[in-house]
Amino acid sequence: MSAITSPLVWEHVQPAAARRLLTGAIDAFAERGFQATTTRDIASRAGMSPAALYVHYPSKERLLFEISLYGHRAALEILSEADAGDSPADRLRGMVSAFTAWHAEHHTIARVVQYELAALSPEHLAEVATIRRAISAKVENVLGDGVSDGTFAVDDLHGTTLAVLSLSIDVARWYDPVRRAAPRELGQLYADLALRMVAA
Amino acid sequence: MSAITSPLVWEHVQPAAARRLLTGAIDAFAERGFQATTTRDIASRAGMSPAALYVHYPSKERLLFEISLYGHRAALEILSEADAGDSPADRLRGMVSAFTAWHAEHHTIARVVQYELAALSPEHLAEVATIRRAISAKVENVLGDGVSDGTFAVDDLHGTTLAVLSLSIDVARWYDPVRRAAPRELGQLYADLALRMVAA
DNA sequence: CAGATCACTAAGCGCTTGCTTAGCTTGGCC
DNA sequence: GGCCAAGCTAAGCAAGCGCTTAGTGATCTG
Repeated sequence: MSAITSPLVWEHVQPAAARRLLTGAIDAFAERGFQATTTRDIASRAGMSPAALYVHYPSKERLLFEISLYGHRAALEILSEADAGDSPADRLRGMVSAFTAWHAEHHTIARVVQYELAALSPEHLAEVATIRRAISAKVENVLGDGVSDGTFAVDDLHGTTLAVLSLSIDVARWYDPVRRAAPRELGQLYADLALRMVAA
Repeated sequence: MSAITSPLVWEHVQPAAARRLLTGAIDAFAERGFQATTTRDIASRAGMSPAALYVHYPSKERLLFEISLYGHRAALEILSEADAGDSPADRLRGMVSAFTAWHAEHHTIARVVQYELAALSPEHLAEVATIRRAISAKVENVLGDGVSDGTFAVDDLHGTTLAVLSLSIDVARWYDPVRRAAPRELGQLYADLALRMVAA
């Protein structure tokens, strides 16, 4: 049922047992949600007894936070790397394409990032919220630049920013790797749609 | 914290106690999610003891199903009523506008409809899924009609349908009645964006 | 090679969960 | 006035929850 999260991306998490717990938790949280996932389920996915989880993480919520924080940082990084090009149009195309493809490719992590915020503690939520604001700001800046140089025509800058983000984010909700197109092609389609949304 | 769901829309649910349980459950599910909501919480929102819930509903899941089914039917109805006008452009504008405004106005029910599908039993999920397919089909038909008469230029019909739906659906995730614009204005903005996405 | 440390398990604690049971009150009806 | 169904509550049950404790074996360190 679940596409097991590739452990390759998580090599910085040491020791290996902690990494197995983390990737197991990602799959479980994405599949059933944080609240419906038991520590026994996470531990058994990592091939351990329930108590072993607490050797590496102080609580189930902390495991969620670690995943959410890493996921948010990865998403922001993807967006920043894609923010390259001479024109606002090129930059927007690159950003929407990369951000959408990331939500498809890593739809398990993305689901945790986008839909499990309410399960975070207030302090952890605040930390993650600053990254979310940076993500929105990145998109809003490109749109603003495009409006300034006349290539984009946008009435409601903040509202349109939200709409562009929605396009990519909602991919995490419905994406099914078995049935749907390749992440890259989806990214290109969505980049095209986003450009048409704002083009002058 | 929660905007209490208007009981006016639910007058067909009898007796009043059953209605109070239903609207209480909507607010609770929207706020914390189905799994994190306890039957004690729902009952206390309705001003009753936990056991009273089972006089009116056989299980917590059944309460969710009733909400989800009614919500899906309402969403489809909104979309069908808005599917009026001479041109595909007018029809799409009306549908996206109404569908978006509904997700903002009724963002509590919409959250349950869009994000709690996994908590439904297989049989109940199947029943709700047929309505979801009808909703997608409605949008895909308008886009198809627009392509046929040359007013729309759409490469990937199915992918673009998903994107148009994502725009409206994702509103339920972020919409905050205190901070954001009126549902109607949001609907008009999004209808405009959707049209630009597909216009020839 | 003793002692400490790390990674782990078996067992289980206190608590909460969805739901049940037994019994009470109320209002309508013959 | 006796009866009954509808709608409710107090109490509680079995199961499962997050997390802790006590102890074990392997590995590293002086």
